Amino acid sequence: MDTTQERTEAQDLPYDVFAKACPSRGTLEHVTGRWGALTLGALHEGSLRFNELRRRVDGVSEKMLSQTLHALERDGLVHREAQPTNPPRVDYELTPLGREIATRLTGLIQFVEGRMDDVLTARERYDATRGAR
Amino acid sequence: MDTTQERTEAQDLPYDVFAKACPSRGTLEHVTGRWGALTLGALHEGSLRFNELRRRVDGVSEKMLSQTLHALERDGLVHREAQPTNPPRVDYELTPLGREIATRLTGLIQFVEGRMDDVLTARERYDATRGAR
DNA sequence: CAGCATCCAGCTTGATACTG
DNA sequence: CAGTATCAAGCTGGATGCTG
Repeated sequence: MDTTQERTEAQDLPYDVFAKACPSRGTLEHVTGRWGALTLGALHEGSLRFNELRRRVDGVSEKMLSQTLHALERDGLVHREAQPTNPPRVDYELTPLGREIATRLTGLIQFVEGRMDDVLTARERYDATRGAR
Repeated sequence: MDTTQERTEAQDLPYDVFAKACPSRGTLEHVTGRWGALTLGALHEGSLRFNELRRRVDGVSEKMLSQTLHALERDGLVHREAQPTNPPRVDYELTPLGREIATRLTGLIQFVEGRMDDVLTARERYDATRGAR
């Protein structure tokens, strides 16, 4: 697939998100994607059932939540605990790895939330200068 | 702009990404989105010109890079420095706020890269169990 | 309750062509 | 070099209906 040899020294680093074909880019997207980030953030506060999660992550559809959960479970970040009762009860919780990632992620999220005033101010200035034309 | 008074004690944090309408969700997506995250990561190492950035972020199209840079500049995370020379030269660099965000982001990226073996192992196990059916 | 299957509107994206 | 404009295609994601 790669016919060029320009990347001969990139092998020192096993994974590099900047490389198009690196699997870490996919995982990073699962983690940081719109619903992935919010799902991990929600589960960081404690385990939740499917519909609890759905309510917590405002705006997510059943389909997207299901899809997101599968991706995160497959990557080993979320554990799915199903009880064969009736009605069924399924709890989702973070794995140790998922918890570490979620910790960093929520740190980022809270930081961004805390600086939103700056962001909004910057936007106004930008729009006043260029957007207005 | 806020005429209600229910916010007086409702919160410690004025912005909440979990709320669908919160502007922080949009900014978080600019930051963590596929191209936003990689662009911030690339600029975290130093200022770059447009085409340098394009080469660094493997796979980004001209259009997407342009669009991403506009969003990040508007949010006050990236500064655009244009010199009216011929040929033109434009440098992009992080603002102080952008630098703080990029630091957290690259921390997350590097952590994920460092744990990719675990992720890949988890995937194999998942696929062997469920994906194979 | 906890999902999966299907359909399809529309937004995102990439390719291409053009400008300053 | 550093972009903008345009257009087609494809993927994302929402709505709906159904199962265990």
